[in-house]
Amino acid sequence: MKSDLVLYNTLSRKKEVFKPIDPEVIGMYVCGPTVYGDAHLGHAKSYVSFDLIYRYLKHIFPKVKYVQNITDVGHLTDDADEGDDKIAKQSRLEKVDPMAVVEKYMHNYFRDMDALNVERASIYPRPSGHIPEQIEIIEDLIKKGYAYEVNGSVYFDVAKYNEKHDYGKLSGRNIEEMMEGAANRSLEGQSEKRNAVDFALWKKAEPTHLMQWNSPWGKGYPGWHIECTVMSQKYLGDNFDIHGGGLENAFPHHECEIAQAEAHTDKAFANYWLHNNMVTINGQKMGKSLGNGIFCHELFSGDNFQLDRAYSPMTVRFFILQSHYRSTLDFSNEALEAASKGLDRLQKGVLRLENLKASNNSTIDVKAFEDELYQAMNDDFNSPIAIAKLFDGLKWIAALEKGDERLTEKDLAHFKKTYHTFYFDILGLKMEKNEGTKNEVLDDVMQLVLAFRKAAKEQKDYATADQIRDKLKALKIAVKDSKDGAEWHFED
RNA sequence: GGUCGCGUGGCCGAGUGGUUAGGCAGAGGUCUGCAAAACCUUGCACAGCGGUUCGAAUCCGCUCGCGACCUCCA
Repeated sequence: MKSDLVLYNTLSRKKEVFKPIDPEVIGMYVCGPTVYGDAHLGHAKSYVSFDLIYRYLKHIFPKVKYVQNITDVGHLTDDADEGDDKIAKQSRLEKVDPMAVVEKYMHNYFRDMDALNVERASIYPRPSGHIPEQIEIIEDLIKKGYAYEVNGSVYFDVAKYNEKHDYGKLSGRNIEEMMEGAANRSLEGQSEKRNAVDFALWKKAEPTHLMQWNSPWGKGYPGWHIECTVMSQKYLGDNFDIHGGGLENAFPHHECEIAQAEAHTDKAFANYWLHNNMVTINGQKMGKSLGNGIFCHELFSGDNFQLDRAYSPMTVRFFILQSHYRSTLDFSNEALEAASKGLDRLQKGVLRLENLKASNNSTIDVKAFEDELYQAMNDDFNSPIAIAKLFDGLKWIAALEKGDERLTEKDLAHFKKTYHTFYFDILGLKMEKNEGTKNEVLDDVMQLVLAFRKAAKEQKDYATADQIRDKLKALKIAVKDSKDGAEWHFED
């Protein structure tokens, strides 16, 4: 059951049965963030998605080595600020060293990911710490004739590579068409390159460039594809299981990674390529130029003009997991609100599980329930289906409480374990009761207040009882009556 | 312009050649002094137009709409 994992491989554009190189240790590399700004909703979707994948792989296989880079070497901005890289630009803006920019936003990234209950990867390598390794591979590529130096910069010779390999196999591109297209398009650009489709392995640095290193070709800095090739192979080997990243990076970034790696080793690079889709906001794409970006910390605080209120990290995580990682996810307050309420109900169900009593026979097929959950996850990590199954199970929890359904002690334990495994371990959800400021003294005081209210109710003094409840509500404390007496909790 | 993907009910979002996705909201009900919660029941769908088929929302074509990538470059 657990071994029939099927995943969608961008390389083949099909779902394939996952066959690990070594079932004892799975290797996975995922392109991480460039840390020049805070993590936004798009990062949240991406890294929650790969966290789900990581958690499920860890659940199935003995060990998973998960490597995620933290890009700290500047790369050019996408806003037509030619020649200025993102980190350097932010560095000038903040008037601090580039590495201070990196340090600050890297910590913010971890802070936000921790809040989302994203588990830490095994290794977070940084390109700036792997300059010698990058230079080494570039030298090897030059030696093998796949790269050439011009004027202090080094470029990858795509046409040469394509003679014996298939450039474009990941993104479904055809090199001839690309060369034609390039010829018809920009006449300007890098005249240093032999061919428009070639890409930089090493760039000569202007004296004003903030980040630069010595190399056999003079002062410069690495191209933006080589870091991932180098670091994935260094920590996972020449050939490894899974490489993940955002769909928008499939071309050219991932395509170039493959070219560099396979030219260097003449072996297959990653066996499976997984790409997650993006976030839209009210049906529109999220983008700096549109001014509709939302940072994670803004979601958690509600401090953004597009947000009606704050949404807890678990609400955001649950919202993301309710759609498939390969689908686009449309953000709206309505959708977040729905996720918040749904998660609340599911969470209460998981808590209610604890009070169920065993019977001497079972009327529910727990094994079938468990199998359905595994089937969902085995089908390319289909968390929306798994979540739907957990909601279906809620009906049983209610029926078990009423005695309309029964479970033996053994089956009940199995049922609980199944819920816990999927809810906590695989989906990575955690209880998020707003109890941060609850403490024993306050609880004692509340018991006192509730005792007075109970006395008022017994004397049918509902005006007083309701007043107590209303005043407490104003203090963000909700009181709920039930058969077993009154309960209280903080409101969001 | 080129390559690729998507378009599901009020909202979000799975899935499939013929059978209930699920959540939220809505409607009705149980419970309750009231409220809340919980539980039960329930309405609403597959962008448009053609084609293949006994049968398509699911396959094919076209149209419209949306998105990613196509330049040095996370």
